[in-house]
Amino acid sequence: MLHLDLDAFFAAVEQRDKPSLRGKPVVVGGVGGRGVVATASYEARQYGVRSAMSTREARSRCPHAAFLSGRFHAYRAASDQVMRLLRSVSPLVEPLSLDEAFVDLAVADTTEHPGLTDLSLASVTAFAEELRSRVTEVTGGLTASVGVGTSKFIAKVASDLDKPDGLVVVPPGTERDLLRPMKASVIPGVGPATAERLRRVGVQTVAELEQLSEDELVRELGKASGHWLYALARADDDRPVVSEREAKSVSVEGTYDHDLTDRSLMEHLLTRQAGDVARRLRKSGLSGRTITIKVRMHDFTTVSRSSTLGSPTDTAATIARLARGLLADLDTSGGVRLLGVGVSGLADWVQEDLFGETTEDEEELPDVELPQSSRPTWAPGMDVVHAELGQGWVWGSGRGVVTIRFETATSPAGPVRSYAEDDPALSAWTTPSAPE
DNA sequence: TCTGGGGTCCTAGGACCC
DNA sequence: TCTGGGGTCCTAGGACCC
Repeated sequence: MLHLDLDAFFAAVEQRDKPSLRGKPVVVGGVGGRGVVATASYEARQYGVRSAMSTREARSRCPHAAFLSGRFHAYRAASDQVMRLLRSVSPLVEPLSLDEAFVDLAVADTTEHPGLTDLSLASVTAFAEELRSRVTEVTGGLTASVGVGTSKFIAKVASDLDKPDGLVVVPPGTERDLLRPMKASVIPGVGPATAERLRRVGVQTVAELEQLSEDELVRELGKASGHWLYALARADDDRPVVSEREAKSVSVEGTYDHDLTDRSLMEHLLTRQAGDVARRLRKSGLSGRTITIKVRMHDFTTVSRSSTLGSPTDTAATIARLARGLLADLDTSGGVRLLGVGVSGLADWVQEDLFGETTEDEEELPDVELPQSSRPTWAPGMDVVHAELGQGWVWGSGRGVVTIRFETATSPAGPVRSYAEDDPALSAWTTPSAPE
């Protein structure tokens, strides 16, 4: 089994496409007030910038880095090149994300790759080095780290051992010796919560994990995790490479720079998200029966509400109507930082229109009436607005929301209001004053 | 003025059916 | 007036992964 991982993928694509960024710290991720880092280049990692860190913290650790919001079409294109290369090696390729995949070398195409007729250490090592240079060729300069072993688990652990731009082949029979000194969290599925539970029963390494019986692990962690950890601690992993996976859910969510309090704005945003979900469902020829909304409150507590239809839908108006209905049952008076809509229970077919109704039109989504009070004046692309209360700055824009702080001479930190980007109130503008 | 987005899988309780 | 067990579906929340 081979595992390939592209190094600092998003940041590396940016450095490839923009020579001025080469050798410099690059951070790709959310650039808004509540953004997090998706990928940091190795130059940025020297300053302690890490994936999943808030962009705010990344900026304070490495203020001179280039902060980029990401160009997903470029990442997709580079990923496709790599996946195509991998599929030319073996029919069994399982992408885990844009930048990672497993390849089953046991069923490799040996007419095209005669080096793989035997899977000796020497021939696998030679092949993997060749593959790594081919990846760099086809992507125009990206590097990959590769691991090879007798299972998915070992291949993945191996690819991590010599990053970036490295190769590790684990000889058969040495797997358990390799794992024993490692932290239990090398096992996929052992995150912070499970690691803490293990620590409380005196387990920090795989060697210590091996000492627990299967019954103890099941008692401590539940059925699925218990059996899974017992096996993986012994490098017992026979998961096959699955090249085609069916989607189980489609969802859209957004975190807003400023907490939302206006219910009709929330309904408007859910309606818009429902439209995005419906579009993606249709594009994939899918429909689903269960509509779920996700709401993260100001204090980060997260709730979900769902509702299941008798037959699947891919219609924006239906998804939107259910989503708004689910929101109606929630108390959002403390403010909402995230809203999301998802559809699950997917079928690869769409309900015929049994009742002879015409299919609802995407263009005719029933929008929600927005509040009339405190309408500001604003022009697309402008930073400064006049508002009825005085002057204000557009200080947050994205995901369909414009957030404005209204300032007056007597209250320099005036009230904040959020509007849907397409609220007609925002386009009926008057003359803006000159920006500061 | 900490804490993304798009997913998957698991658990647990309750409804309901046989 | 008391009381099975198994199976499936639905809902909500949480852990985890990249």
